[in-house]
Amino acid sequence: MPELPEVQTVVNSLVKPLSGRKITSISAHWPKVFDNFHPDTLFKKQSQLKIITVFRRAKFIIIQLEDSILAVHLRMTGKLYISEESILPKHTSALIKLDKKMNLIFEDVRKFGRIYFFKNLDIINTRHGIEPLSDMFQIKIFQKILLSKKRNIKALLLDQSIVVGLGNIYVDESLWMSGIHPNSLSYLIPKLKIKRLHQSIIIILTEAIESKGTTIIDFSVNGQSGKYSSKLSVYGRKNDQCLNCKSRIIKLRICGRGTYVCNICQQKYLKK
DNA sequence: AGGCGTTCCTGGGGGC
DNA sequence: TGCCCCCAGGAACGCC
Repeated sequence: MPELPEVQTVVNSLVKPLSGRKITSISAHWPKVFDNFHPDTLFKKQSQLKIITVFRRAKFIIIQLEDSILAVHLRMTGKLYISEESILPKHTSALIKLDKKMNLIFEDVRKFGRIYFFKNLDIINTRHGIEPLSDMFQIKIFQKILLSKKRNIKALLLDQSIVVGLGNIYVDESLWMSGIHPNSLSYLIPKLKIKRLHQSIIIILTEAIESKGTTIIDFSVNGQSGKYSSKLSVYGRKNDQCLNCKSRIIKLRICGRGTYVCNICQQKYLKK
């Protein structure tokens, strides 16, 4: 499932080939793929749309046009890539045609992915929190947030309005690395552990981007699988030995998600 | 405020 | 082999 490192990997693969290109048409192959607009409306005043650049905000791939943006969210199984093939894949959700006969294909088996059209980032920014790999992600701010909320720590980390980019895999990895049980309450976690969690999030996301993401389930760029899956410490390792203490990794259900935990290494902070 | 269930989807795996 | 059922989950939404 694409999280921050996977989305960043897609962006990195698209920024050079797409910058300066022109979109000549946009069509839906799955009717619901365009969430808040109809593509025909974009071509009423102009026959083509110039792409300025591509970047990431939260888990969105932002295609910057001259005075607007296309925001692509991959959700669970979305893939966005350039193709010169004339035959479209079975699960194509949208086809974005470019000049020089190139296609930008949005392929999505489970059809959760969406494309949005906005004038700017305002709407996305109001609903989304801090970028964990930016200067805004400061230990003091993170501590203040965790201590001010009486929330399950896994739920809090998955909440995109607080810190963006983390999903089920990297939340489990970050909590394991910092020795915090995912069923802990945020305001009861000691400051030292919050500091470790802050560091773990940065380290894990950075290393995952360097490995071009995790290939659990469906993620790949240009058919190339991410390499982070071999570096996962707890996620998907039910009954395997904990890399730290050799006890068995267990699988729980927390926040409605499959959650992997080492009960020995990860301390639970709950009110007795 | 925050937890929880529901919805959207399809492919894959387990059970028989 | 084949069929049925359940599970995977990001995010929005409604309810308590």
